[in-house]
Amino acid sequence: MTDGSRSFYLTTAIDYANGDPHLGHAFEKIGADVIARYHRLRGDDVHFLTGLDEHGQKVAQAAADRDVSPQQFVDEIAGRFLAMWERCGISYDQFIRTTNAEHKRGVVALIQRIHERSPEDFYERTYEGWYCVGCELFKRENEIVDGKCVIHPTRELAWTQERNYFFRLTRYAEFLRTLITEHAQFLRPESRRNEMLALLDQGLEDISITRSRLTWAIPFPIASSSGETQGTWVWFDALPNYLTATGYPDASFTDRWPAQLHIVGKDINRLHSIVWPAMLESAGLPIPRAVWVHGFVQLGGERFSKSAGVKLELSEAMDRYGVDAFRYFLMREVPFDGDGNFSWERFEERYNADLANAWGNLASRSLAMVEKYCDARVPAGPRTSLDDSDAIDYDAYHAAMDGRNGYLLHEGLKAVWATIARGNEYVDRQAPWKLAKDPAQREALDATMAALCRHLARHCIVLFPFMPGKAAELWAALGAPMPLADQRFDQLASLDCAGWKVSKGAGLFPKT
RNA sequence: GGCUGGGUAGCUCAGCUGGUUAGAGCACGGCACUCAUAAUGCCGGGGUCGUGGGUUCGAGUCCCACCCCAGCUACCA
Repeated sequence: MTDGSRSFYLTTAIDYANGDPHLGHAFEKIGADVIARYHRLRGDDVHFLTGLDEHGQKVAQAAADRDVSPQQFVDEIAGRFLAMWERCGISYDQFIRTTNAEHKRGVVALIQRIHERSPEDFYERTYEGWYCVGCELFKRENEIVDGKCVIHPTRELAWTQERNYFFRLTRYAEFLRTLITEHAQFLRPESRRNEMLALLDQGLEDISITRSRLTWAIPFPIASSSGETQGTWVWFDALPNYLTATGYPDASFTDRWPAQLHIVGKDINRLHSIVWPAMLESAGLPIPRAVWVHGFVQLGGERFSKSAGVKLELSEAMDRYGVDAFRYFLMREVPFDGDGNFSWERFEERYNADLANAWGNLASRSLAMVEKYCDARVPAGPRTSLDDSDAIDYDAYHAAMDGRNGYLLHEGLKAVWATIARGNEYVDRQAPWKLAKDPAQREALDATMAALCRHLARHCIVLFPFMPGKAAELWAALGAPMPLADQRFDQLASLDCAGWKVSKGAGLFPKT
């Protein structure tokens, strides 16, 4: 709530286009969307990037299995991701696909820039090992049982040599240690930072960055000694999307770069806090300001797996109680700095207790009384104890949401629900239905109803990032004359609903 | 195997540098109220704080051992 038009460029991981969007993808995108919307309400100039990672052997294989071209295949997948994010209310500003021409151009430019600025960072080396034709991958020892690949036990492994380009990651060990230790906000939560420091203690290895058999990829732009053109391996193909999305190498890329925040899952922490900063440093480009590592949503206590049938149809899940309830549940139930679990039992508990009974009913009873006792017109009234106590909880809300202590979105919601509980207590203590019976109490009645309407109007604003649909619904029911999305947090304290014409309408969260 | 974090009410969790009768939300029981989506408010039952030792006037909170769970231990992304 400080500097007004600060630019805030945030990204999610780009999802791998070998299957449909699932709960894990949705969790991350919804979390990022909440942060993006939160920053818009602060008045920041937000640019929210998400997208799809469309290259690689698995995609090519999946396309071949369905007898379509890789491009056709990823086009279909991209359509399904876009439709899903539409459904989830993900307010991205840009959707990048690694098969876009602009992305490929940017990747080539980045590689060439490193080649020119840090020529010793790319070098060729021959790698040899057991190669599984089924997987089209070199297998590590722990993946080999009885001399066969565990995934393709009927095929023989071939001892194969391959000459690839490598990136001299080892050169950046001290740079990375300094980055991670001296900039406490760069990598969080702390547990994830410690893991990466442990990795650095253990010592880095250079990483291979090309593959000879990889055809569905960006051709690596530097010629190999054998004259063969190899495919660019995932690190240099996918990670640069955050940079290429800004238009890099066009000079205007600095308008947006460096990113303020990369939101990634714990499985790709290493790529974002070790490999990616080293690549940028090698290229002499600015490093992103922060990486936030979230955990996973489990389903009924297990990780989803197609084979075990542990999965959740996202659109069915949203059909059941609506998108906003779905977003609320995920953000409230799963701590954004750790793992959590999705179960319908918990969902129903929270839907009833938090949404229908606590918030929905508070709105319902308040609006009904404004209609009944105030002729549907919000009266004017002075600041009350309810306004005062809200202010304290909203300090906690911002502390959880604005990144100063990380992105503890679940705690942001917890703080808002503390105000909601207090709202219901306030109604019972004031008992407007009693005040309404005594004309001498008119002023007290008006003050109570005015306070409750301000209280609800504030909920619309602070909950808009989480439940944009329901927040707008209540905002409309309160009769607010201006658009909800134009509201700013710094106006919260002075928000006054006097004169608004309320219309109760249907309940926000009907009981089923 | 190594490293890190954790095991506290039926469920999900909070308990900072050790100190009065161990807390919250949900679920459960009783009472009140009637504005409201049979919603809300108030009160209450419920825990040998993973196990066994130890330090201390005093330990959920420190030390040791053990058991269990999760994460990390780099080229699928």
